[in-house]
Amino acid sequence: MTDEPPPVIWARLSSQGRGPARTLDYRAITTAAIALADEDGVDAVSMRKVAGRMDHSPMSLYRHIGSKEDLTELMYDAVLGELDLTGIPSGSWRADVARLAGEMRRLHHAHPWIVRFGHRPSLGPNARRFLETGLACVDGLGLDIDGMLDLLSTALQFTRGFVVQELGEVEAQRRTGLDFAGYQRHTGPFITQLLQEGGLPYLRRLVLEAEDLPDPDVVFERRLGMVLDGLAAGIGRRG
Amino acid sequence: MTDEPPPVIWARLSSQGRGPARTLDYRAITTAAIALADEDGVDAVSMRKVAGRMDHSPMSLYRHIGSKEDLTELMYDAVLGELDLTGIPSGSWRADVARLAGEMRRLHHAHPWIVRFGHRPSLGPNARRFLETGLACVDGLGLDIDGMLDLLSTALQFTRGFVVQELGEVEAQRRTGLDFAGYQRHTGPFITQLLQEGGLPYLRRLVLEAEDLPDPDVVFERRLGMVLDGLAAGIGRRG
DNA sequence: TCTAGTCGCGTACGCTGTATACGTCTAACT
DNA sequence: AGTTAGACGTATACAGCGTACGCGACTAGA
Repeated sequence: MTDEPPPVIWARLSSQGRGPARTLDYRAITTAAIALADEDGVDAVSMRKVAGRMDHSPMSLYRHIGSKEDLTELMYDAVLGELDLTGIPSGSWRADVARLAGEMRRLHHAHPWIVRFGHRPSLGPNARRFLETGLACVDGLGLDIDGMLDLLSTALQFTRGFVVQELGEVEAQRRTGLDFAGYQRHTGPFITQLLQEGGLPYLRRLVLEAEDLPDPDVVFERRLGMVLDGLAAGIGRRG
Repeated sequence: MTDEPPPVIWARLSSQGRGPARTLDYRAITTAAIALADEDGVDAVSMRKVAGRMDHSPMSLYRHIGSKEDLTELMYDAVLGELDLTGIPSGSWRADVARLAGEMRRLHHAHPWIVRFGHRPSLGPNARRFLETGLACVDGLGLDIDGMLDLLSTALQFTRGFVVQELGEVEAQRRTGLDFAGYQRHTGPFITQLLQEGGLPYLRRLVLEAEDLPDPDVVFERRLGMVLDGLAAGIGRRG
């Protein structure tokens, strides 16, 4: 009888046994928590508030999920289910990987809070589906499984980094309750002061020469395109 | 007299005026908080524990920093100061960007908690230094400032995404208190069960065919190399 | 019919960030 | 030189958090 840690959450989701009929289950809890996070931000997700939204007591949730950390994993996998993977693999690995990356980015915009939760490796049903579809897109190119993983992961890791930065700015605005103009008014004086002090030639060039309001979609597609170029070259060399 | 939000934290760091001599300052607080995060994990960083480590009362910290959120920003910028940027720019943009990416990755391994804090855009002194050095590395290639930013950001965004995933696994092990073998014993039965159920051909191939314990340094360098290939092609086209 | 085990919940504990009010100290002003 | 405005560190307090524990109500399997 070793003191094992509890098994992976996905193996622990119980089904109805004896006892009173359930008025609650982990799916409903997850849905409520996601709605709360979407509406009021991730910091508003507390066991008490989630329970309150379902007209239940806080402790009732613990009959269905082991901990708040489990709940975040359920939330993450649940939103992965919103990925639209229809029509892929299509036969063109490059188009498919771009689709996957775009879908991932879209998902982060729909649920900005996942950048705070998605650090953990996940084995949920939707993560599994995503992995299967993703690897199917890069199959048949003459690569072994490690090469396929390189292709897919590199594109998605770039996407993740891009989105983290993108949402960092969005969230900073949301938290301070400012729109973009207000945010600029907020940081502007400080940047002006920095530039007057000198010694920051590239910050100066950024302020003076950089495109004013670059379309983030365009920037993403452009950079993703460069990443995919590099991956394509890698296939030629290894495949 | 509009009700402005407080200015950027970096413009708010006070200097000694009248009143008793200080026994505390934001630098010392930041150092203590970083030590705490390094030793006991990011969740152990509380105002009370940071204060306790310095033999002060919790509220004394608020004379020097505005909020805990400010403290995290100070912590993030402080560790950016540990980046070793000597010898760059060296003249080879590709070597330099690879160095920057490697340094960033090294920093995340030294302070894994920064993946939880580094979402915000930062204007601290070390972030400024990093930006200046980074853009200097991609100057002189015939690119405008937006092209330079594409080059640098794409590589660093990939790095960030890579490291987030890498550390997600490390942290998952740390939290559960398991080493890699224990972690495999933890998830193994569930994965076995999934494979027996069938329908996950690529997960099966990953388990059966993928390299067992790939050296993460090698994987990182390989993928970063592909990204840099793509960026190089982009220079040829635009520069 | 009995009972083991699940259901939802009330209470309680230790922790968190931080608002507020306090006496103390000192640089700057009269 | 005397006064004072304001920064210093701190004690107290409050609302909110995750969740351990124990309760009566309920019901599927023995």
